[in-house]
Amino acid sequence: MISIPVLTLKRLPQYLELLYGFEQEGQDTISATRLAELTGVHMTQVRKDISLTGVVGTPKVGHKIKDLIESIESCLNWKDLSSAFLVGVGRLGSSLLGYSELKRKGLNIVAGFDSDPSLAGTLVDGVIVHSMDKFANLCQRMKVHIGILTVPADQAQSTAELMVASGILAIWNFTPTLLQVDENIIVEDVDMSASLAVLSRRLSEKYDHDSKQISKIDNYKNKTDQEKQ
Amino acid sequence: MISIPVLTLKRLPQYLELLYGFEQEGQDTISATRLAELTGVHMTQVRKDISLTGVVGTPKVGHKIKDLIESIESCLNWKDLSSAFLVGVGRLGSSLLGYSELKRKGLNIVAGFDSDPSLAGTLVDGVIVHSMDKFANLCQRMKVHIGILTVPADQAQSTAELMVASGILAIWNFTPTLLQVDENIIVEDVDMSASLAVLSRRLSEKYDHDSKQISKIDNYKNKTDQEKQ
DNA sequence: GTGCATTCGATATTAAAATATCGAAATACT
DNA sequence: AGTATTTCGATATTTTAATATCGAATGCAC
Repeated sequence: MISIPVLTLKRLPQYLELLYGFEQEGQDTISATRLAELTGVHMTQVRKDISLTGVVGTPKVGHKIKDLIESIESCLNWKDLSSAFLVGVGRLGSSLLGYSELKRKGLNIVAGFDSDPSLAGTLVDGVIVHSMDKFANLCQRMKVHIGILTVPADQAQSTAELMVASGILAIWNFTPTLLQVDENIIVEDVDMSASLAVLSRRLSEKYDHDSKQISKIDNYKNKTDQEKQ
Repeated sequence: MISIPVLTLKRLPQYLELLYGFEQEGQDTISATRLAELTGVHMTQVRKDISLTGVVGTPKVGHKIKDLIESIESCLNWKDLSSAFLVGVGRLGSSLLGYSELKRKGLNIVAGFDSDPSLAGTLVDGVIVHSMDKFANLCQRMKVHIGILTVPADQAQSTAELMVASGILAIWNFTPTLLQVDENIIVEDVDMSASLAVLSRRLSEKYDHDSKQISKIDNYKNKTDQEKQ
């Protein structure tokens, strides 16, 4: 199985999102050119990305939306459900348990786990919550290989170690902690801090505020508003 | 102000996370070499990243941890607080309201907004929640320029438009929707789908399952376990 | 103090990603 | 039917990011 570049993988769900919309609107085909316009990705890049999923289009027409969806979904292995355990049923954790879109993206959270014993046995959005000491056993018995990590930062590393010891092969890490695990464990960070870093810096770069941020930004805003008129 | 590459910006919070840890342990200095070991980033890359923040180290010793933290934080503009409004006080939204770490990352959520009128006037983690119709007015009066978008997907685009019309300059977007807004509005996506896409694909690539996923993975697991012994 | 090991930081090389170019195929228009 | 236009998809170029190399500076051991 060929290795698809990370950056391509990260763009594929963007295309999918648009394609679902077009499908609902009853559209039948879409061109890479149009996808490029809507995503801001260069059109040759869109073509490359699409060709990596293995689908072919027809000149002058574009791609059949159904085929494209099918191709991207199967490329991402979103067509059949993988079971996952979620550890840390706080607000972030439980918002994931209630996020039904995950099932459309190949992820089936079959149980939650939390160190708070009062949660044990309860249902959160229809998902059973167990105490932590059940994790290893259930993980092996149910052959679950994906772990979702939504615990507080100070428990992240130890929980990750428990996961790996229990047979988890891939960790979807929502904590800011840099996990130190065996190198053939797949760790994928949902890195809020990274995203915030980009936002903060871009804002600084654009409005170049040294001390009186707000007023400078407001001046800028007024100026550009005037220019528009 | 120089433009720092996105990929560097995304690595900086990782370094910070480690540095906070070292600081607490009472360490005084750290080498780029050591940071490279811990993050998996190449050591010359770490040096480049660090030099972009404008700090200099001393040969044989490394960098003073205090200086490095200071330098990265000010580079990301995390040293002084920026006010932000959050729209969509669901579980994801309220988990952000309760996430005190954001203040350490320069972000001060001063109010929440929700279309559910029963939430108006309530406090969530000490943050006041308003009804949506107050947004534009408060945004202008309080000169808030950062909007956090945690609404359901079908309200994402319209909410973003309201934000922009109200004077928001940067949107931190937690929805899977590709926002279509004026090009000089900064949009930064926290892209869960992108991250899941990478995880799913990497898992597929590694265990190359065509039909009987689980058993194949388990076979692989057993095999590698045996190899280790 | 002198030599040695370590680390910085600048420059050079390599690798990868993004963009541009171009021919071929398919449809629509004349 | 023939031509023009759009779009695909392959190849080539450019740009950017990652890695390697190397000299200089610093501290430590002797």
